[in-house]
Amino acid sequence: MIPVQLIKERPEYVIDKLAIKNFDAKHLVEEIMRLDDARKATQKEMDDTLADANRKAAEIGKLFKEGKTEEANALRDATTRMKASIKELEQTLDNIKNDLDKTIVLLPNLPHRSVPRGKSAEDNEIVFEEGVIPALPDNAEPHWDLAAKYHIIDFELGNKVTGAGFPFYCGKGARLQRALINFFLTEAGNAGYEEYQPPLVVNEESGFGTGQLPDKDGQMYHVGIDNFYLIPTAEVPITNIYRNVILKESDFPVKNVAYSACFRREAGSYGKDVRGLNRLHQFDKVEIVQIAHPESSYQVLEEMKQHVAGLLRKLELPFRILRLCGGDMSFTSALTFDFEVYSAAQQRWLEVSSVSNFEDYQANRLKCRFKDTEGKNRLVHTLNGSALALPRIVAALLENNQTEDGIKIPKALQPFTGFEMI
RNA sequence: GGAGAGAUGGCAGAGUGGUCGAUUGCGGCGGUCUUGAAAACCGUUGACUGUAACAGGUCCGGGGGUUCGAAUCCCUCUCUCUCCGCCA
Repeated sequence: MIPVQLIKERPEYVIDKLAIKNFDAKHLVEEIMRLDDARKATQKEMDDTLADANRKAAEIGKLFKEGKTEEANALRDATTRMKASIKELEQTLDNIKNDLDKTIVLLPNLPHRSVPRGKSAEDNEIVFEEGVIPALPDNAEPHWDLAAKYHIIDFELGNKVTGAGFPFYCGKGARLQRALINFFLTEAGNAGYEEYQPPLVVNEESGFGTGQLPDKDGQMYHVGIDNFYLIPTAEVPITNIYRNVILKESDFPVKNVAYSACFRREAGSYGKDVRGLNRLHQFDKVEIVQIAHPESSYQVLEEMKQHVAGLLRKLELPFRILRLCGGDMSFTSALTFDFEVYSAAQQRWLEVSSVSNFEDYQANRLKCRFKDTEGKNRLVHTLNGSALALPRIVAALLENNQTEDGIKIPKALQPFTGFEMI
């Protein structure tokens, strides 16, 4: 959430910035300012009343000790009457705070100044492109056919045992998964990331912490009996490590990496775009997360971008980087770069990574702060990115590297797979 | 899953209704001594919020209640430990 302070100090700026995301914030901003004024006034009144009551209670204690029972009793009657109004003020304050919270989360994050205006994915800006798109023979096959031909991914078996979007990986397919995970984790470790293996289910509080709840409730699998949610990404448990935490400046940079299975209901997306590995309910992903000092978060974003580019380079996949436009960015992001690899048989670009700086938007919700050199608590900046998500990487590897003799494994991956061809 | 015990400041550990936001020890910080360090000694040291600064407010696992007044009494939830059961 956007800090209230910023909204109150620069309401016009907030409204202008959100217009880039095609969001009309005028009424919400006015409402937030009104609610915060009311909050402050009520808080002040309650604090003053409490101060008075505290003083009187101490006085009563003293009078009883001195044996002045009559005076004490009189004062006690007076304070008894204060209780009702304190209770009422408390209730009012709670209501105002709730309204304020509910309203402020409706505002998306402000976009960074480099974010282009735009309505949809077509307006995204291609900022980088690298690699050669392989020329495949006419009889080149899409990955779902290759998967069946070499029996490395079994979608039908998944349908039988669980349902659509939960494939089995078999034989060399399974080993390829394990190799990719290991490769990505090893690369991240070499780049200074601390490895975590997080829980795959989280509680409600963590869901709120990273913003999946309440809006995306329907997109997560829910374990009703214990009120747990299956994580849609390792970002959720890893970022929630820092919920209600005050870091020291010397803790920066916090660099974490985690592999996890990810679970997404993907309600409402069907059709040819979701065929094969293009969209699954369960998939594997290695996620990098950084907690950064506000002054250096954009350097960190660049560093993360380079890390992801390095991975794709080593996998010898043609890729491009897009700067998302205001209309295509997520609600919580300030600046997002998408990575797409070219899947030669499908003849389309597939999104394999999304690297974002959330600035203090997530931190404000998480209450993750650091003590600066003057001893003041300030919000940290949070960043994360996929490094990388497996299914579409596998799709591109299968399609781009298909030959008459089988599928070639890129050199960098061979030490992890233990084989050169499928 | 059953029975019992517990949760207090960075850590350890007192505190069972009225100057308790909390004794004390360790740790941290500052100082004396020392060429320097250690030891010893002296001083200092919880967090959040709030204010221009003071003041004020909140916090003894979370939530609720009793009371003029709660770390302390009651209810409830969560977690930890011990014993039993089950078990990768």
